[in-house]
Amino acid sequence: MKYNPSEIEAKWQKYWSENGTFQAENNSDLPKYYVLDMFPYPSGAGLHVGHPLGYIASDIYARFKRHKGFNVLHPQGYDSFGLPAEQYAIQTGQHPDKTTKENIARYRQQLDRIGFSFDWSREVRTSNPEYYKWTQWIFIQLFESWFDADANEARDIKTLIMEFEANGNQKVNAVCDDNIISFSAEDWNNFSNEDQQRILLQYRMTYLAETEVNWCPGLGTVLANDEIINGVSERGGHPVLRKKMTQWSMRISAYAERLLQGLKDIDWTASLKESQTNWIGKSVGALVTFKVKDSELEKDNVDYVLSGDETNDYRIEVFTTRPDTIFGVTFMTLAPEHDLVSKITTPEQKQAIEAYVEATAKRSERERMADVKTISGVFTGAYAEHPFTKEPVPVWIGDYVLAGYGTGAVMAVPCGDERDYAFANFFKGNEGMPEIKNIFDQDISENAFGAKDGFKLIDSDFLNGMGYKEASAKAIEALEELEQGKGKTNYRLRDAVFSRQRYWGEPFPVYYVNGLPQMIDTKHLPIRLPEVEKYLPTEDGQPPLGNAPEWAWDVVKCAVVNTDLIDHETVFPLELNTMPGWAGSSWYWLRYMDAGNENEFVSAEAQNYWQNVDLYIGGSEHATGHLLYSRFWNKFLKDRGYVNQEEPFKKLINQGMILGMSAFVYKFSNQLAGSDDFDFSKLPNIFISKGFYAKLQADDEVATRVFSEILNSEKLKSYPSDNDKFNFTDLKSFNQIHADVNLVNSSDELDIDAFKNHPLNQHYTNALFIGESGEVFYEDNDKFIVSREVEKMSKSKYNVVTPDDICEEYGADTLRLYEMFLGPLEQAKPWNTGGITGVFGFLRKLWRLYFDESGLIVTSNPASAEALKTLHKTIKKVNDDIEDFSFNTSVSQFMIAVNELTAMKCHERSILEPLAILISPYAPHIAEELWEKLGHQMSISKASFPIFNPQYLVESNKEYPVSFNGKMRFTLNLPLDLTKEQIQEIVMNDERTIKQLEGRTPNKVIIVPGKIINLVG
RNA sequence: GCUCGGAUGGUGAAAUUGGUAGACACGCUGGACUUAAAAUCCAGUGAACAGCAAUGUUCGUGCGGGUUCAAGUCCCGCUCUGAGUACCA
Repeated sequence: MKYNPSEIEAKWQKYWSENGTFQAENNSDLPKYYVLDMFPYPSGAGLHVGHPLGYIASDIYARFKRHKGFNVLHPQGYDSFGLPAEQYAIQTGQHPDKTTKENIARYRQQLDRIGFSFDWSREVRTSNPEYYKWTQWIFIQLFESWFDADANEARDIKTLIMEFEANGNQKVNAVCDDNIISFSAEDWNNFSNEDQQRILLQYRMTYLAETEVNWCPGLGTVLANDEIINGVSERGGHPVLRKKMTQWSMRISAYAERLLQGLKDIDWTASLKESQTNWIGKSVGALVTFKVKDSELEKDNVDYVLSGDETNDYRIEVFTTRPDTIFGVTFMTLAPEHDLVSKITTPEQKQAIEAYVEATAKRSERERMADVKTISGVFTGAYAEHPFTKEPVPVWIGDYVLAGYGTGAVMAVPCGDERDYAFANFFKGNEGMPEIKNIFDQDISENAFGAKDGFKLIDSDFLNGMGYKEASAKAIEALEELEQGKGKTNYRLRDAVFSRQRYWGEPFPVYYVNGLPQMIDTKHLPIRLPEVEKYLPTEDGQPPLGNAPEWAWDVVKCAVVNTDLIDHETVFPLELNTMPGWAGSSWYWLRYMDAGNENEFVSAEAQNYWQNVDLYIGGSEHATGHLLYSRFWNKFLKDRGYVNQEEPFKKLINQGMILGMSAFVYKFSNQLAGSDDFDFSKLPNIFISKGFYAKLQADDEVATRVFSEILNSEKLKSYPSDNDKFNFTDLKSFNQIHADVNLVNSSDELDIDAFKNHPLNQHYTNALFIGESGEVFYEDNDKFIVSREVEKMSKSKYNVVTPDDICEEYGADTLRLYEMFLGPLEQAKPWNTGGITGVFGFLRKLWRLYFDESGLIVTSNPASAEALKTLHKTIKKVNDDIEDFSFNTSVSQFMIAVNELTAMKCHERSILEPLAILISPYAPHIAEELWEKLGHQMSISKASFPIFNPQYLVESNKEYPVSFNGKMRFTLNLPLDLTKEQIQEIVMNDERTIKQLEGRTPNKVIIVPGKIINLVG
């Protein structure tokens, strides 16, 4: 019987599917284990071999845990809202839902073929109304909550309303908008309903506010910070501008500290934790208030109620991490967008300031980032007053100060900060730029002194002689006494914009009455995405949902109705934005626990049993997006009592990217090799191989000779013969162009005929090819070698290898083993199909332990000690490797075991049965087949993992390496129970030792029993 | 710039506690089978030098130092490289 992967794989995939083999139980006495993959966005390109890497690893782990007696939840689904389907809709008019469903069907087919043990009965799709119903529901819960900073948790908004009704907001310590007015209980009760709603909106966990957003004109939408890479959009690479818009935001900043602290309790990689720590960006320091001097400027604009400031003087609040340097303040800088800029600027400076503010606003994020080195700013003409010395401090604006961080204003201490130092030196001698104050006992003539230790403060009044820590505490204390400052911890983490001006996303369950958002009652969910004719923004710049005819809320009928019926009495406009891509993925692991539940997003029982994800495998690119938002929502849901775990993902592993091995040929560049005397465009396309290209670059003679041959050849007779004008020195102009990797064999040889006939290469039919030898035109006995380069796997680079091709040729088990065998899971590595024959050969060798040509050859004879040793060595190694996620080394161990057992001619059931179980997480199809043929009725996936018995590995002897001065010279087989003295005696009398020593006596003899012998001297 | 990884044969890699560097594969070379090729099987394969050979000697884990009987592994100082992040006060 021969190993026939295509037959047995199809058989077992069918069996698993029909028998629901991998369906997890929600009521089980077994311990639970939850293994999750980051669910894919179903793109039109389908899967390439890089995509299943993490799925294979998690599948091995899930199957291993089942063998170990766990009730394993290993689900899969689709993150099916997203931009590409919408872009395709814009281009072709095809509904994104249709595109998405087609792509999913393809994905499912590809995934099924690899033999994953997914519980498909729990599949989720974020774009399904049955799913996004609950995304909308969570949004409403966020709206109905506020963050109590004292309790450090989110609470029902009703508790806040009760507090307002009883005591106003004086005692409320909430994470909320800035500039909240202060009111009493009486004030609150006298406010109109609308005013009350407006105030509450400033407290809600999700709130509507005019914020400065990242506007991407190319995509026609706003983007979150994590969707922007190097100042351009992550998708499409379009420029991003700053713009003020009214948007929904998520108050993730409220959870900054808990998101930071929670990292301590989860088993994630250091680099991932590092990314999140940096993204959260905690800094401890102080808020310091500077009064603006002579502020007898216009004060008419001040809104009394809103400012809550009876004195009416302008104050600039700054955040600093170095309150100890307060006496070094030389000037102040405000962000150009700062509210006070227009108010404090003197008439003389007005024009310059306005010009600068306008110029900054026009610059895109990218431009601003591109010239970080350019220093710019303008003096406002105003002065603030130093809190202690009362001396005037000039106030500048400059775009190195970011409006979005801290208070958007800094106290500049050039002696201790590089940027302030550079700014001060740049504007040295200008009006409003005093001499740098140095308050360190250090030299600052060249650079600022930025360190927090190694100095003593001078010229700092009551702080003199102190260091950073002591002086900071003293300074804060003194500022508090003056009521001009306090200790403050700041976070870089900004609230996340939650609105997108897109069609293909979750609609908000929100309608507007007098411009104020109202939640639709949860019993009417889901609010389904309406049909539109065009997926583009409307002509007046509204999001695509502005095109929907049926998109108004009738509060009487409690139904979505036609927009023509909007009367602002019973029918109101619905929100036109949709939710961002991360909405649906921020809670999906909870839905898998109870995917079919129509009454709750997850039942308490299901959540209680499954708790949270034990093992999560996915890409590191989600470090500051999905993984942070998911933790945020999970914490929020916990605060509101819907889940009982603080963290969603206990252990997380990032699989490395599988890269493509692009193949290149060198194509003669007819355009580049321009010559007035010879028309190169008359030549056919000429391709040369890697080796010949190298020769050509090195030697002019070669070029001359070969190209004369070309020009004089029979094949070119039809070309005009102005050969004498040919300038051979131009012949080195070649472009590297991609060749399809599927046309290249494992020795990097290009299949010329296939290349000529490639559907994309039809214009190369008459091309000339020059192979390695370079002596002649391409002939059958010559080789055409391509050059290789590692690049990201992508269609446009013709380097995509699909799992389907591999399964077709070798089978899924080979694919699974080979992907694991490539190297450590977390490491990025190039794909090279060449090596796959090794694991394929291994599986056939494994098969031959069980079968010969005529059938099963397994015996019930007792196993030899040797075979038992091999088996138990393998049990131990594979068990430990899986637990350490070192899958590559256990594949090696399988090979070693099979090689050894083959050499022993071992066909004993007592060895081969456990061996089949060991290998079944990796190569489940062949394992099932072997198991069945061994006479078992039940799927091997339910079999217990073999138990390691160390007794079989006990050795009586050890092959000792004997070293002289640390260099191994020979080995010596000795019993392990010898004492050091006995070993020494044997070693010293060994003739090889005597020969090595040449009569010398060693100074020292190191003997580590069971390890090594080393003679020194 | 800062942060975190990485660097081992022709290639992917292994060496989990400091203890025989290169397991396991790919590739390559030679051989068997075959009319031939493919497939399969067997043997060899870090480099240099010496030897007909068995074998021996030296070098060898990015570079330079150090600790140790012993370093791919630990310490100090660099180089290159990948990823993330970027005026965060």
